[in-house]
Amino acid sequence: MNKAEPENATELMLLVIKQIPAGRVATYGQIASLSGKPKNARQVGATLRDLPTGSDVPWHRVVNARGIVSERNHRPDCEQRQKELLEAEGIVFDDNGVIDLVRYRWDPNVG
DNA sequence: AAGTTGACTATTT
DNA sequence: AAAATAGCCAACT
Repeated sequence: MNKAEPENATELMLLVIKQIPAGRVATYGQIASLSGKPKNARQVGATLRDLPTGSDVPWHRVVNARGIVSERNHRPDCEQRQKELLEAEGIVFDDNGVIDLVRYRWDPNVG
């Protein structure tokens, strides 16, 4: 029997992230909540951190609750990379590098 | 087994 | 407004 639905929250997180449409962003807490673990926002980041290069997961569409690209202590170059990918999808950053979540946050109920 | 870490978030200074 | 504190919890040492 193959599993139609993942039991692990980690895999579920990845599936949720894959649902984010281009031109939209979601927060870590949002992904965690949609994965049934509203307190595991940090785990979302940990999962993305271990994501292999070339993954089909749109990791760049995940930002923190303030609408900015989270600083990562290890791959600082990825931060810039993330902004480029988002801008390529039409996401606009203001002068402070902040995304307007009211405008760009993904609403799973709408699509 | 017990302590540390961190791509988080909300609250308080 | 910006920085520090507190709460959280899976993964790692």
